[in-house]
Amino acid sequence: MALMKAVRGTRDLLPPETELWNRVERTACDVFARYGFGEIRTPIFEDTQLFARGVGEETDIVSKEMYTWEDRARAQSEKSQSLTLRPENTAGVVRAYIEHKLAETGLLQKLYYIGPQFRRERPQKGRYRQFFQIGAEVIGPPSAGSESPLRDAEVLEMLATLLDALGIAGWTLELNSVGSATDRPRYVQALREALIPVAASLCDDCQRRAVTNPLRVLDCKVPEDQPVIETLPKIADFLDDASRAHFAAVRSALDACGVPYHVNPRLVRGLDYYTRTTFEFTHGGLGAQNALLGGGRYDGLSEMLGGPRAPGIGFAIGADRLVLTLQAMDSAARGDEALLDVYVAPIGEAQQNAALQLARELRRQGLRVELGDGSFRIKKAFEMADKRARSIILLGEDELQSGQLTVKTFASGEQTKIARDEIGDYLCRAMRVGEQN
RNA sequence: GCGGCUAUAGUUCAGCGGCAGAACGCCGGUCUGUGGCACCGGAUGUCGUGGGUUCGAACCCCACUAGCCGCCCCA
Repeated sequence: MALMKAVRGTRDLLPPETELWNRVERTACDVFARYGFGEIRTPIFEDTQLFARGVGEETDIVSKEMYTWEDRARAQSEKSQSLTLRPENTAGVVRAYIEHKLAETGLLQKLYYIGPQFRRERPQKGRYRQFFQIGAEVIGPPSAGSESPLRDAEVLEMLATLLDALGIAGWTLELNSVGSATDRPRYVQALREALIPVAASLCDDCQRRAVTNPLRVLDCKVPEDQPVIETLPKIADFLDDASRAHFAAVRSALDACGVPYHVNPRLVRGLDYYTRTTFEFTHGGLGAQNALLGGGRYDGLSEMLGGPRAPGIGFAIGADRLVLTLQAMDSAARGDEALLDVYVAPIGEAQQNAALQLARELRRQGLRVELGDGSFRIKKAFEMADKRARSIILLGEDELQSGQLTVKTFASGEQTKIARDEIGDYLCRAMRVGEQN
């Protein structure tokens, strides 16, 4: 049988990389908790219709990037059902909001999630077929303040706080408003018309986009095209009064709390449900996948899914990209953290049980302990210990008889004998001092 | 889904038609209760997979698979 491998676009995450993942997730949970968010866990697959209606039938995600299968009927009374691995989590959260009648609480719901999502795209760096998102949604009845621009600003401020807490330096917040559900189609139509007379002067890609997806012309990076693009209609001119006021209020709130942002009139998100505020936090060094996270407001999504009016705003962080960015920045910084506190080395198999017992006591004191093997020769025990831990306890025949254990700290090379009963306290102290250096 | 580049030891890579290599890592020894440093020795492997050309293929050709870069799209 051929060697089994993780399927295309999926991968294993192993130590020590998983340590970084844990740090990212822990930091996110801590920050979210300070803003009153609670965790939600929705199923990894849903009825296909949820995504078709929520994300948009015509989007690339739904039309060609979903893992969809027919879950066949197993009994006469059962109907087969089209199921899909979730390509994003907002639709699932809103479905749960409706299903559990959370609107009836009258409260603003602040929910965050962490988990895998699935899209059948061509894999690249920072783009996988199973990828991980950390996201959050603020959603509720208008009477709870869910429509307020203050919610938008608070979410953006929280994200700035999170990226800073993780030590991501040099992020940029790109901000725009795509207007109401009726503003955007009007704009797309105007854009399409404005492109007709000028398309011929644009690059090949843009000539194609002008027809298939005029909004993407705005993303064009070809320098020669920029003067023409500048002359195209701006979405800002198509916002109704309410959307215009909302956007102004978001900006003013961000100004007031000192979160820097860049208004990018070309930032137009691809999912159908977005209204008004849209945003993206970007970072260089990710190549073509420069977006660390993206999100926006979705005032009509609940109703699109058959629920009550429940405006909301949310975001999804590409955890894979966040980790890549941290790895690129951190590469030299880590190393010692992976080391355990102490390696307990029984010398001779007769000492093994005593060693396990000692390791158990030390671990109960909170020390990180690796246990050797009595069959190892002394030299080998030291070599193993030096690779895995910051110190070694030698547990040989002499030590067992005298009750005085040999302890050596690698960083200093210092070696002493310590009474067995005091060894835990001694190590706790020694490791704390070591950490400060 | 489309285009380009790539695939050789555990890892990073050299070799580009004539014996499968280096560095690091790994194992052993110098050193029988002492790691790191040094020195000595050892094992690495379907050269991504399958086919073709050739006296002879890691090397040239084709297909497939996977990774990377870009397009589409998106976190």
